[in-house]
Parts: sequence; C-alpha cells; structure tokens
Amino acid sequence: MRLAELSERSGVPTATIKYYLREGLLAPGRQINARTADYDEEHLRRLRLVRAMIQVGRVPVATVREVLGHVDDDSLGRAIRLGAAMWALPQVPEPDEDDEYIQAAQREVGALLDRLGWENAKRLTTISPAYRSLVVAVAAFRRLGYDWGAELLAPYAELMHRTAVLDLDNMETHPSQAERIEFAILGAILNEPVLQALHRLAQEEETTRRYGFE
Amino acid sequence: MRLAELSERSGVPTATIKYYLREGLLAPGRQINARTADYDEEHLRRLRLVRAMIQVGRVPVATVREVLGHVDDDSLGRAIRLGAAMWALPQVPEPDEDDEYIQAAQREVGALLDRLGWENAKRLTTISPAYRSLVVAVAAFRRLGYDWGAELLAPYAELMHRTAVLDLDNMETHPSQAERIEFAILGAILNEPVLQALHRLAQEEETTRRYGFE
DNA sequence: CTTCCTTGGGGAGTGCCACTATCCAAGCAT
DNA sequence: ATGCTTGGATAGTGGCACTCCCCAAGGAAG
Repeated sequence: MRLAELSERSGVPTATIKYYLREGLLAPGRQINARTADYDEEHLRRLRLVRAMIQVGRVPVATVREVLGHVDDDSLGRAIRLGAAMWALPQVPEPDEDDEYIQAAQREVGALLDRLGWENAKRLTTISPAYRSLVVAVAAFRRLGYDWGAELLAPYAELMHRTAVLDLDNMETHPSQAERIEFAILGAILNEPVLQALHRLAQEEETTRRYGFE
Repeated sequence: MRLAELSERSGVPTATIKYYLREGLLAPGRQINARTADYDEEHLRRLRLVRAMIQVGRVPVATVREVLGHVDDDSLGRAIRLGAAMWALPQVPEPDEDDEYIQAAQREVGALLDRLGWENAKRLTTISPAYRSLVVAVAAFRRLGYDWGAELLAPYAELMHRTAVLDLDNMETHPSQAERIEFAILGAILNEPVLQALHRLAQEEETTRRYGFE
C-alpha cells in the first residue's frame, strides 16, 4: 500500500507519517522506484502502536523511538526486555540528593520496600526511574507538610502489586513471544491511562456515595 | 517577605514567580510602595502547591489556574468541589462518536459500570472526563487487536475502587475543611504519580520474581 | 507526446507552552 | 549624588509535535 492509503487506514495525516519516518519511528517502505514506496500490514500495525503511545500514552516521540528499539532488540533477556519500555518512560527531573525532603523521602520509600519485602525492587533503587519518581512525589507531599509515610503508602503499594500481578497474568495468556512483548509494552504504557481513568471514575463514584451530589 | 526571599525559600527563580503572578497562579503581594511588595507564608504555601502540581503532577499552567479557582470558590458543594480538580485535569482529545472502535469501547465500559454497580459514575458518563479517557484508551487497545473487555477490566476497577476508598479515608483524617480541600486536590493530582510509580515498581518486582534477571 | 495532476522526500515554518532575559524607572544605601 | 537592587512589563528562547510548501518524478488523459 502507498503512503496515502496507509494514512487513510490509520487515520494519521500523510505529513505526520512522513515526520514519523524521518524520526525513525517507522521503517521506510519498500522502494518501488524513485518516487513510490510500498508499505505493508506490519507498517500499519506499527503506526497504530506509535499513535497509541503518543496520543493515549502521551509518550514523547524520542521516547517512542527508544522503546521501539528495545521491542526490536532480540538480544535482550525477557525481564530486561519487558522492563525496557518502562525504563525508557518519561522521567521526572533528577532529584537533588542534598535536599532534606528528598533524603527523608528516600528513607521513607526504603522503609516501604523493606516492609513489603520487595527485595528485587530494592536492588534496583539506584537505577530505577520508578523509584526516583516515587521519591520526588513523596518529597513534594512532605514539602507541603503532609506525611506520606511507609504506613500510609503500604496499602497502596499492596493494591498496585495486585495490579501488576493482573498485568503479568494477562500477558501470559498470549502465546507468541512477539505478541507478549508488544502486549508488555502496551501494558506498561497504555495501561496507565486505563488505570488512571478507572481511579478517577472510582473517586467520583466513592465521593458521590459518601457525600451525594450536594 | 519580598520576592527574592520567596524565591529563595521556595527554590523557584524570581523570573518564574513573576510569570506565575502574571498568569494569576499566585495572588499579588501586599503593595508596600510603588517598588516593593510583601508576601507571606500563605503565598509560600500556595507557590509550593503550584510547583508540585506543575512539576510532579505535570498539570498545565492554565489548568492549575482553573483548579485553584475551584479551591478558592467557597460557593461550591463538597462533592462538586472535591471533584472540580479532577474534572479540570488534562483531557484526551474528544472521542470521535462515529468511530466503530469508540462505540465498541463505550459499550464495553458501560457493561463494566453495570457489572460493578457504579450507578453514580454511570450517571456522569456524558460529562465525566475520566469516562472519556477510559473509552479512548480501551478503543486504542481494540484498534490494535487486543480485547480489553469488561471481564478483564473489572478486577482492575475493583482494585482502583479500593484505592479511591483509601484516598477518601486519608482525606477524612484531616480535621479542617480548608486542609481537606487542599488534600483532595493533592490526592487527585499528586497521588497519580505516586500510584504510577508504585505500579511500575510493583511490575519490576513481579517481573523479576517470575523471570529473574535473565 | 505533452500537459497536468499526484506522489513522496525534505527542509523550513507554525503554534503552543513554560519559562527566561532584558529593560526601565523607582527605592534604598552609602 | 551615585550606584546597586527591586519589581513590573515586554519580548525572546527552546523544545516539541506537527504541518506547510516546494520540487522533481510518475502516471494518466487527450
């Protein structure tokens, strides 16, 4: 299929597809002649994945490129590859190690991981972006005078762990390795908007249950 | 205190504070004379809240202004006011009602709400941004050939409901109304990075538990 | 064959956003 | 009185995700 058809079937404007091609988010089509290129179903699928990451997952273009690099990298082990997407996700600014709130938050998060027995996560604290994000968020709460300690975080963490178990269980229902990888990427990136939306819906439901529509 | 001191105590550059003043995110200081303004602890607190929303919550400046408008609006009822923050949060593009995937996703989400007995949320579907976000995300999965149906979503929704219960329980431990409102805003906006980070940490933990560091 | 429309590649431009640098006049300190 | 500091206003910056436009090559119609 040609660029125009790829555009029509995906709903993405041709100019944007050209931009993605230039940015390396999409492999070039098979060159038929100097002025014509041919794209196949795999291009269409990849394009839809890219669009979903950018529009639903709000992932920056540069990050999409990085994530796709991991998807296509057959040399990686499974856990690494499954994690690669998450690790490439948008990062909070590097926390300032000298800041007292950051230090307090680090202690608090460390205590949380101990309490939960998350040994593996604990081993990854020096490099995991998720750990750093958590520390920054907890520090922001503390700066505003709210104590977001390990006791309060633990029940949330417990619920998130069950969510992660669901994620991986769902992933394992997919037979092929290629499908699993793509599903893991989607699980890491697109699940978050789903969870966020469900969380907000649940807040609306629970708030109105408690207080009505006053 | 003067602008320079406000800047020093908050860690926000003076130029940025001036920008926030211009954008109406911060009330002007008490004018001492034509060339001096005085700021108090309340300004500092508000500035830290604004920074947390923007940097940790990634909330756009225009949205922060809107949210703060609700925070300061004493005329609103409690549920409305608690929800106002969430409703103002960044929106996904308006779903295209004619798209078949959107329609399928709407049916699926409707079935989910029925199954869960979330009557209040169901009444809000026409206007709730959270509902629309969920529909868009589910549609994105379907477009890629993954069936993200009510049966799969239900356990996630159940977990998110428990999370919302924790949110509101925590909020109710705060005695003063003003503090509750601020905490609700923070709960709606800053909790999400916390949940997201916990979710990713849990995925890392569970992935390595199942597959090791291969 | 020639005219004209379409196509794909590439560079430059756009619009938005969160700042940020500069300028200016008024205060204040010395 | 001189010179540094302060706060307000305006214009500029840099990053990002597109999006516009031009050009030359194909292909189709007459």
